[in-house]
Amino acid sequence: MSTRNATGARKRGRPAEFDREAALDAALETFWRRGYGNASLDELTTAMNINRPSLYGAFGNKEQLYAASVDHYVTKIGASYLAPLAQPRVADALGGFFGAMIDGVTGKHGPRGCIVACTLPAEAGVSTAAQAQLAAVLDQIDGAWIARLAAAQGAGEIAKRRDVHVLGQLVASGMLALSIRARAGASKRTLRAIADEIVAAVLGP
Amino acid sequence: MSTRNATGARKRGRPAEFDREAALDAALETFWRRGYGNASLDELTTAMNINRPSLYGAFGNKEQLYAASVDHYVTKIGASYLAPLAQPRVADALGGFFGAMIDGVTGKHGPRGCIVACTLPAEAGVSTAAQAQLAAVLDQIDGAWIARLAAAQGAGEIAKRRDVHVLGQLVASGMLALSIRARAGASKRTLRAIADEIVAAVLGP
DNA sequence: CGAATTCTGTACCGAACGGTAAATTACTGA
DNA sequence: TCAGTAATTTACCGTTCGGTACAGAATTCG
Repeated sequence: MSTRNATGARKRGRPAEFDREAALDAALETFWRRGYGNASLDELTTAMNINRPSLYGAFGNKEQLYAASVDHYVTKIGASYLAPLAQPRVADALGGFFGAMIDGVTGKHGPRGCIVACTLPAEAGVSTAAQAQLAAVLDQIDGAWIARLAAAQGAGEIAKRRDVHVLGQLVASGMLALSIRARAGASKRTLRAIADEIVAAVLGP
Repeated sequence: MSTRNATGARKRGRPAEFDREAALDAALETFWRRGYGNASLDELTTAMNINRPSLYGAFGNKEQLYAASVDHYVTKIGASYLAPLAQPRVADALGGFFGAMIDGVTGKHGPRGCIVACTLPAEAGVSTAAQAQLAAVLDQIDGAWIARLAAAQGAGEIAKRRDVHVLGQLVASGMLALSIRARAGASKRTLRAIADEIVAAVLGP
């Protein structure tokens, strides 16, 4: 077993027996499905296959673990939804985004909905940190789409008179709503139809 | 103090000292702000100004009280958002709906959102009853808008080729997304801009 | 090697949780 | 007036909660 840290320097003391990324995956899965309050430390430690003191040593406490899980979701799963933004044509970017996102929130991999839209808002009413995290995530997705739509507007794919700032927020808003609908049990077909209307609204005159 | 029940028959035994509607208002407010898991029975009984056994006698248990609170929200506050649907012109109906809804989800004292969009999805991942309730509420709002938009289509306000079923779901989806954004702290102005795009998408060609 | 360091496993802590038993009080009906 | 009924009050129950103390095990450094 390698005992080197990120910088290549040897670490002293007993090496950790768990993989931090795998543990975070399991924590994410648990919080995602059950939310913050309904996920107990017993559930979490069992899912993560970790001991309680190891969890606290590695992640701080339950609240910090939840925040880390949300962040993990954003950088891992959320980022994969944004990959289609690299498509040259904005219509393909929009279609690819919603397609990936709809597969993700209705998918076999993980619970339905998304941890941000379905569990974070509840905590945002209690914790200012959670509220800030929710705002930051929305800002990030808004920003990614605003930049992409601005480029599309520059390329003549979107009319000049349209406000790409609002349109970017509209796209991200679609994601939030579809995520909640998926949590309620909506079919891919239903979600796809709504997404198509949003895409048409963004591209349309 | 009157001691008659809904049918006018006299009730036997000691009359309740609390107003069921007022107690439900307080429970709603508590669950709304803090979500299900973060609202303890102590908080609830204090807010409702009620004793614990009275709560259980009147509402069953915490889970049922939460469900009743959500239902109370839908029939009281949600219904008020839908009042503008009676407007003769569908553009006014849409504008009035989003206007009322945006006012409702952006409280003066900190962000609010709506209890359905912000707290129910988290429980929907744990309880099938909560999931069913979430689906039922969405269905109800979808249905109201589908009917209203179908009438507008009949009146020539919306092009015949458009699918009012999907458009109704689009409007309700807008509500969900704006509610979450409000919870994150978005301004009325931001929400209004997004709502305007949705209205334009529904009315547009 | 021994000392220092860090993770693991167990066992436990006080607090808070949801929920209830039992006695009391206020009302209706005869 | 008194039995019957239902809500209130208080006090409590067992469980589960998030979090930690402590001892032992695995590693690096000198």
